Amino acid sequence: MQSFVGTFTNKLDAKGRVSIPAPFRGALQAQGTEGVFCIPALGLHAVKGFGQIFYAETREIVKPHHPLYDQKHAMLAAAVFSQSQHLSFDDDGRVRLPDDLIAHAGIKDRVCFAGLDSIFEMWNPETYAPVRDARMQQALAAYEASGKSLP
Amino acid sequence: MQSFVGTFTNKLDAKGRVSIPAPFRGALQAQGTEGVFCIPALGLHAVKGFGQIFYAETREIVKPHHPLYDQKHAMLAAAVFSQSQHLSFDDDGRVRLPDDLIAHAGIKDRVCFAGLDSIFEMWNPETYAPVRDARMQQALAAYEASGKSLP
DNA sequence: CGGTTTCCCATGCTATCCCATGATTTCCCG
DNA sequence: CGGGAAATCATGGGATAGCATGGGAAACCG
Repeated sequence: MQSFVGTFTNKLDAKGRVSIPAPFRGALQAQGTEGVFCIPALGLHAVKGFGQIFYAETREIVKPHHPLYDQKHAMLAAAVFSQSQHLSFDDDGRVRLPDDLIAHAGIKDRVCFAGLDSIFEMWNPETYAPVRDARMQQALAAYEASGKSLP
Repeated sequence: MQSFVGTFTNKLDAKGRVSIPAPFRGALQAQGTEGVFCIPALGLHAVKGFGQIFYAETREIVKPHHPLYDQKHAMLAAAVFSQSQHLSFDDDGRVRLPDDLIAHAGIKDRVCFAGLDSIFEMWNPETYAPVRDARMQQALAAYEASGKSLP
């Protein structure tokens, strides 16, 4: 299983460590990813996490542009690769969540992991609750509007 | 991990030395590169850094052209190889950043390293901030136009 | 011989490794 | 089917190693 499924909430300890849920860790390993890539979510107080597969897809987008002679390369690559951070696991499957990501997501002592198939999100559970409800509302509305089926 | 991911800011000391961020050093080593190659960025007040992999790719581009009888050889090779500098690490993972590169990037006392997968950039942090913001703006639009979205 | 550069050591901070614990689940065998 | 053993997992804390940084002494070069 290379995808991220389910929702889990783990503790952030005094050293800024958090256990990546075992299923997600398994998915990352299945992708051939050492550790995990994290990036602040645009326009959301959340952190997005992903592995080798999404990384490789992004690399394909950037690849046609020459790193030295095409400004588009830097533009496309900077948005993903320089904003991302590569975190590695300790022997117990934890990562040290960098302070800037903790701050961006407004995380205090607990981290909520939400699997979204190809990537996952990390939230402060309190911040996430209303967001999750709103997303479900939207999905429901779309379902009703399209004659009881989601596209 | 042979790629450059993340953003790091280190100090340039009085002797013109700067620590290459440990993850980048690891990537260079994984590429089999002794030290690091640096070249002033075209049209940007920045320095681009890279290792063996990008070096080899560039060599492949130049290869079809004969060194003596094809003018393109000199043009391509000059643009990359003659402009580049090979810097080696001291025992603590630092390099002496040559004065012309420091001047080109307008670096004062701090160096910001931005990973772009196959290469990385070195900036004066103050110069980089607005550039980074502009790139994020443009990239957001570009990724949306391509149907792919940022994570 | 001045100005570099290169090597080496010292330091404080942080991340990493390692071990221990308890709770839960899975597994195996009677 | 049941019950105990073993494995998995999240969590905590102490010890160790790595990293960025500063500075001094030896080697190098014009």
